[in-house]
Amino acid sequence: MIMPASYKAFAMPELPEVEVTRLSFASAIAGARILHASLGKPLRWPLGLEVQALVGRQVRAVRRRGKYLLIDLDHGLLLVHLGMSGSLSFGPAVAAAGKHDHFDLNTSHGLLRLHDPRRFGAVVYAEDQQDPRAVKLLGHLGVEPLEDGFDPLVFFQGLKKRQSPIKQVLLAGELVVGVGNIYASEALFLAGIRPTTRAANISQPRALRLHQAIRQVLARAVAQGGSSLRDFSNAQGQNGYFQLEAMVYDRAGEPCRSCSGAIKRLVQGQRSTFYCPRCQKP
DNA sequence: AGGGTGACCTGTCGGC
DNA sequence: TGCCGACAGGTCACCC
Repeated sequence: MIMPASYKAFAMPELPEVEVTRLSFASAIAGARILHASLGKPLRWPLGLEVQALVGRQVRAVRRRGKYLLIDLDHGLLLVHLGMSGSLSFGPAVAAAGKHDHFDLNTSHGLLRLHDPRRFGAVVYAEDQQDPRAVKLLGHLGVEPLEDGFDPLVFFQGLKKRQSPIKQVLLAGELVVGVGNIYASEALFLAGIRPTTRAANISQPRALRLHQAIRQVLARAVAQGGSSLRDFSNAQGQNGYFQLEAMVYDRAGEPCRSCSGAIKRLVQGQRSTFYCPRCQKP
């Protein structure tokens, strides 16, 4: 895989954006030695280790679990979450840290930098994945939607036990991880299911359709993120590539791309939800 | 135990 | 132009 010398990852951190970010620097940073590390303003949680203690360690690999990136070191690992506004860049260390750059990992292969204006993101150190600090963040997470473990029937059975609206069950991430506010609306549109429908009331055929829709919408976004990344030499690529073809997200009042009826917005759990009343049945 | 709410923090946008 | 409220891609801690 050919990587541009320097790039900025997308700041729209649902699973696809996190995965695209991972793919963009994982191979480039593998094997790098940490030369210097520094923190800016406090993030959501403390690192849990004197930051200088990272110096001299080696980066082995970068994995992803849900919306967390796991940076494996030769000793311990870093759990990186992008929160609502975080993005990672990796490349030659050109500029000094800016106002919203809150974590720098300067390595023999380049500088990994976390930029996060709202600071809902985090970098947490753990000795291993059994470390209580890692378990607290990862332990309750549901299955990975793009892996074989995401079984349609198990998904259906999980839905049957939940009384909450399906939109909120998806966002909770306990059945399946990685579906954020945008893709939850999009997947429910594809499946023709009203976001307010109680999860337990969804029939098996509709649950299977939703299972497919989740995979489809996430896989497509990863693929498109990847293709956007290729010509990332112009920084324009940062603009929300997914929204160019969102079916419902952020389209309140606009015509449904399928039936031309007006897209509606509602609020569930203090988050915006968008749906087509005609195409999506309760 | 599941389900609902508040909290964290900064930036941007629209209305008056 | 300035001020103010609403809203933004997440999720944990806390209540009942």
